[in-house]
Amino acid sequence: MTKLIKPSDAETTILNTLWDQQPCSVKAIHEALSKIRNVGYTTTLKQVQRMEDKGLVSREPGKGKSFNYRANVSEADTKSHLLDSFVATTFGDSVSELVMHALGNSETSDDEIKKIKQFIKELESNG
Amino acid sequence: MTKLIKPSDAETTILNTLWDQQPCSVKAIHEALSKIRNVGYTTTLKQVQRMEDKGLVSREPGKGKSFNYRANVSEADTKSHLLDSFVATTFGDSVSELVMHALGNSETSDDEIKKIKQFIKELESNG
DNA sequence: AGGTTATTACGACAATTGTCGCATTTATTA
DNA sequence: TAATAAATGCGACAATTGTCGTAATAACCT
Repeated sequence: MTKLIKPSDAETTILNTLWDQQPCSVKAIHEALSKIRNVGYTTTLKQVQRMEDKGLVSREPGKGKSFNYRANVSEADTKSHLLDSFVATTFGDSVSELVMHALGNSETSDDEIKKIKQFIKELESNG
Repeated sequence: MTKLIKPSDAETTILNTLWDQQPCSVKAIHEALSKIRNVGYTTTLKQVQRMEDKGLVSREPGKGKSFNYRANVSEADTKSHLLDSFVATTFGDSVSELVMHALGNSETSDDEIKKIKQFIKELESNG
């Protein structure tokens, strides 16, 4: 098993963009990012390039001299890993503490609660 | 409202120790930490000192030339803040996605599931 | 072909983070 | 009180992260 890498915040944001619409150009990534954080194009480019160095993403020649990128790590695995690590350091490994904080936090919509209940029900029946 | 600080991983671990048994000496903090991570005493000391610089903790003279530390930030606030930030970058602000990942992840014990269900029930009746 | 534009390449920088080693200072105690 | 032990103070260092500026290059248009 290849050692898991824990992406930084900026990297995670970029990965999310990729999982959502890969393969895509840096331009596209940057446009998606710009809606969230205010950052220069070269900043995004640099992040993406460093991610390639680390093996988090890979690229293929695109239109013109540009490249298209795609994530090299799976969304589920990565999020699980990030979550595990977060729960460990912040909630002393207690998932229930995490969940309760999450639900207790801001106003979670009825809809979300419903989804969660449904999920728990399935979880139970499938053992 | 004072600007919220987002503690780093090591800092969060230390804060957890403090919330659990403050006020306490660096020695005590380090002992608690040693059970989790393998780190030298001066490393812990330095972290704690930097945390004091940032205002995350404060100290009072203890026994001998030692000091006792206590957290300057509340457990609930800090965890909420960390959680918000984590959900934002990792799960695109979707609490339900977070929760479902958390529950789906590793084997969450029946006991934890029970706690969570109970919590949701309360949340609904009081909502 | 020449000039303009789009993109990538390269390198730099400051702040943060995790880690220590070593010096200093303050107890303890033989 | 002199040696030993315990704790802190100080400073250093490498890696990571977030952030760009500027240079180089390739594409395109007139």
